[in-house]
Amino acid sequence: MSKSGIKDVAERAGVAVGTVSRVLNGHPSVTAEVRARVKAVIQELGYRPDPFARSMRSKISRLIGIVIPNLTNPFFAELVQYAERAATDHGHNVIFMTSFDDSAKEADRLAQLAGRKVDGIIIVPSDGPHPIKAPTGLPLITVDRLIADHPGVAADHRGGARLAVDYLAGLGHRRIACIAGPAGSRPAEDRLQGYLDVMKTLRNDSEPLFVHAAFDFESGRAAGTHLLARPRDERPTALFASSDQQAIGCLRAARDLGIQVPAELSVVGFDGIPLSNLIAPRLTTVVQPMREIADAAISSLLGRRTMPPVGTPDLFQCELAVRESSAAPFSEPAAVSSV
Amino acid sequence: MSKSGIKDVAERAGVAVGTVSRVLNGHPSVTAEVRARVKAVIQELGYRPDPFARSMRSKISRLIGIVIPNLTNPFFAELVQYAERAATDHGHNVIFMTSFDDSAKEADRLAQLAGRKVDGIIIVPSDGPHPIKAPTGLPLITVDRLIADHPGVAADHRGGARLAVDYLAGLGHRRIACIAGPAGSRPAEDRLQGYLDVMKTLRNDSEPLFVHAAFDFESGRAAGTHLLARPRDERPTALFASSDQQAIGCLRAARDLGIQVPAELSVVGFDGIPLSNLIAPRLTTVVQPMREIADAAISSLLGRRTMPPVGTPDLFQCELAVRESSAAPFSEPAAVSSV
DNA sequence: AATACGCGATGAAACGTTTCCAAGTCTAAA
DNA sequence: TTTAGACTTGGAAACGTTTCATCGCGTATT
Repeated sequence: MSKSGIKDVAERAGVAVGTVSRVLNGHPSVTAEVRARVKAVIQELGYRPDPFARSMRSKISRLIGIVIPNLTNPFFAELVQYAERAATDHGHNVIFMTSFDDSAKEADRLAQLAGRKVDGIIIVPSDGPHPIKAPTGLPLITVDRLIADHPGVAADHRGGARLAVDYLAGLGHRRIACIAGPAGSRPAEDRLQGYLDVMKTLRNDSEPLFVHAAFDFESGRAAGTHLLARPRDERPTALFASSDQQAIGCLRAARDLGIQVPAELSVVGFDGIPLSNLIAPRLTTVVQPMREIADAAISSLLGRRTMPPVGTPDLFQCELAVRESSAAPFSEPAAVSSV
Repeated sequence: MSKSGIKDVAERAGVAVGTVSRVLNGHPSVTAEVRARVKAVIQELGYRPDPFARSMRSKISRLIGIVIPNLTNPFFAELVQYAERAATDHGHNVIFMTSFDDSAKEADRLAQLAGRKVDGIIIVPSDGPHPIKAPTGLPLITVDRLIADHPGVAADHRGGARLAVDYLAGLGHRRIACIAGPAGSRPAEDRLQGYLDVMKTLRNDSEPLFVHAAFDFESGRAAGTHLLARPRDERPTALFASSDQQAIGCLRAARDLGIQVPAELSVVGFDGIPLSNLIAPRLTTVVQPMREIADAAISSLLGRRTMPPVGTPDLFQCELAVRESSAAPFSEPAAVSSV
């Protein structure tokens, strides 16, 4: 039961090592009888091929790399979890790395992965001025934050944003503000476009009002405070945030300003992180199909799935989850509020 | 600049491959002059040793495995993030795996890691009836959920719980309830013990009241509802939850029952996940020193740190973060509350 | 009946390192 | 001056697989 090699198996089964190798790799040209015998011996000896020796010769590692900006963002955590699951289902293992949104670190991580000879890389590129990544030759797929000239899979951010703003408009809201993501971030721009798309159709009654902010909670809170700190009859009655974290920050800002949600203000987020459904009030949000996105990314990497041509990224439709943080606008407050 | 091997380096530098290898591994017996020359050539050629070939021969992989129940729990996400950071600082990469709290899957993951010949494993064992893990021979260290006969590093759960309950008692609370973690979970039991330790010192005025519940939000909510749904003068005035997620669930339960926090009820959580500081009201909680715990785990694995003997796990002190969800008990409500 | 062919299996080379052993060189001690 | 010893370096074996070029054998084709 101790460390047995392919040689031991071959000897015990009375065949050549090459033959054992072939049954190991499911090569067709081997008799059913021999295959059975070898497999029996493998079982009996508890033999496990050494992945290093195997990879050294064959140039395939059954390893895939995942690089994300950080794991603090629950959205990325979900992505990693699903991706790991999918990779495991395909018999691969995952090397996990964090770039901390620093493009120098990111480049280093990619180099390490290339050195490890992973079979593919999934990356959520760091934000900021994207220089082109340069992981030479091996399959790489971007997720969420798409980049020109690289295959990518993501949610349909623009369509998702439209879903949210259309919903708010349909509820009767006209002064709808938007907390956009950081300028220069692709998903941020797309979501902002979706917002603007809908606002354009409303242009007789209302005009767009938005500010840029990072995707995190604190930035959302600051932006929310900025947008909401004005006389009641000028204040937006609805607010579309580009991330759930921002939206939660807004909720906090509204609370601190004594603004009731959803009576005086509707808030809609984006992402659909688990947390969005846990807070009070439960957050109405655009949920991204993370599971499908992760599965698609893995399948594409592993070649089990035909990708659309480069430049035409795969988009996945989002769904709107209507919960407690949104309602029709009231000109009068819903009830007497406490101090 | 393309794929150059150690042979190319040797040839270009006019030395034997063995010498290059020695330079690579910082072996002492090589002249400064030769070392410099070889290093120059390595630089020039952009040579990177093939990790597979290297590992095959040397039996060290510079890979460490991390197995956690899931990544949805922000507490684990934080652990993974810090551990990856620490591993990277030590020149190692991380293979990430999820056990989904299923001991069969967990065993499978461990076997895979053993097969990959990782240099060490960090694991947060799945909950439930722990059969002993059996990853034969390679360094393994448990984190958070300690297990008999395995080295582990964790926060001082019991001490941390005492901190929280002492604080509540100091505030004047006497009817202090506890949402314990799942029965059988080591950290859960420890935290419950901490709670009981303090309650014992109060035994003339009050007696312990606790229920078991899973660590997640929904279980916390259910448990909270159970504990709080009773006449006001019998209802606990303070609640210590064994996780932040449970505590947040309690906050929700309190809100649904029309109970004001912190005026009518103080809530204290455990873990110190980032989220605890984002919700309204900000959660008073016992924060675990995740960074230090992760660093210690990695350092121990890599032998850079002497572990206490097995059976005497390393404990790290927690800190209490006093925030908005706790206050002294009032016999009368703080203000007129809204419906 | 003889030749060609396809299939299953063999044995050895190859992958890119590390490590062991021996050989060579230089310094210090006798 | 000779010799022992320490230190560098070279050369080759070894690590555990995959893959490639053969080879033998039975079957189909002529």
